[in-house]
Amino acid sequence: MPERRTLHPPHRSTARHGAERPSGRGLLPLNTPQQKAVLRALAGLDVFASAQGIHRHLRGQDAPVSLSTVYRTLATLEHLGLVDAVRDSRGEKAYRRRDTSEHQHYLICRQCGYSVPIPCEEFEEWLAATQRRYGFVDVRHMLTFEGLCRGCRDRRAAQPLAP
Amino acid sequence: MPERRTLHPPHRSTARHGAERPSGRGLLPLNTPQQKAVLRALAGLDVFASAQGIHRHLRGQDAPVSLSTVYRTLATLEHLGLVDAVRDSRGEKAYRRRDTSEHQHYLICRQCGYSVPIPCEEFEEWLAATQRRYGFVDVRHMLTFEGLCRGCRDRRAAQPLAP
DNA sequence: ATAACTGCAAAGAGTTTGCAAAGAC
DNA sequence: GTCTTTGCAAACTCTTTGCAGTTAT
Repeated sequence: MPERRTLHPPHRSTARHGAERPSGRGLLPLNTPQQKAVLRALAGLDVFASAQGIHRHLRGQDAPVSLSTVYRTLATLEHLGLVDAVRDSRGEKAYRRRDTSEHQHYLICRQCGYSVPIPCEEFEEWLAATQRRYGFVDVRHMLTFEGLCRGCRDRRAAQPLAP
Repeated sequence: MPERRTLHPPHRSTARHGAERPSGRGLLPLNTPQQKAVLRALAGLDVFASAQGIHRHLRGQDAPVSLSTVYRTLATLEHLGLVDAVRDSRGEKAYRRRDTSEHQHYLICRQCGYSVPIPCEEFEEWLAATQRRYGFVDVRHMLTFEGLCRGCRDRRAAQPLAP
């Protein structure tokens, strides 16, 4: 009954983050035109964007990049810890550039995608205490918030009955 | 750039299910052999199981149930609030029976699926304060923890280098 | 009979992969 | 010339849907 669903391929991918990073060059440069296009799409964007979305976006621009390249680049970025990834409610993975080298959480606007990183010390403390209390170890967590940012809330208030 | 990824199809499909729940009877009985099989698979199980997993499980038992029926039943259960659903890191949806009528969070073992509901008042308070602070409204959150339960931790300690 | 439910097979959506062609050093 | 990256198409996985046959009332 314990219902073993296929184990994630041993997470080596995400796990190795910092790890052996600093070695002169690994998979790094990340400087092909396509990779740069993806980086550019993400840069300075306070928005979680999906691979498909970035692909569509770039297609509309000067620089179309193949979908697989977008996926591959995002995977690399995630492994390097340069972006944060979440799963939205539809199961699509969405990415956003990461500024700090620390673990981060965000408040995300479900209307426009705007996101703001939030300080979580308090939360992390609570979490540490909790996992200790239940005898769990090596706990990874995911925390996502979806709401309406001030802008979208006001906009919505403006046009009352619009769908 | 705001990158609008497809809004969830207004859930009408799924929506047709419960909607006006409390009315004497809606779609409820939930008493066909197949539905009962799914309920039975979930009952008393402190484990998050996926649709595919439940389907596999039932196939191994007396009562094979078609995959679509499992999906449909789980969707109904979710709408009725009788199960909680999470997305695992692979993007698969996993379900677990819900005991309370309240919003719940769980500590989930990534090895065996065992889960324990955790009291979150403290967390919810922090959350309320935070969303207020950033001017967000109507915030829904998702919080998942994946770790190793005591049992799996011990088991792992026992066979040191096993993959 | 009528309304609801099941199973199957086909269709969707997101993501991954094999491979040959193109590009970088 | 060798190693890496790209793009395309095919393959996969999870999930949803159309439809005809079945079941229960």
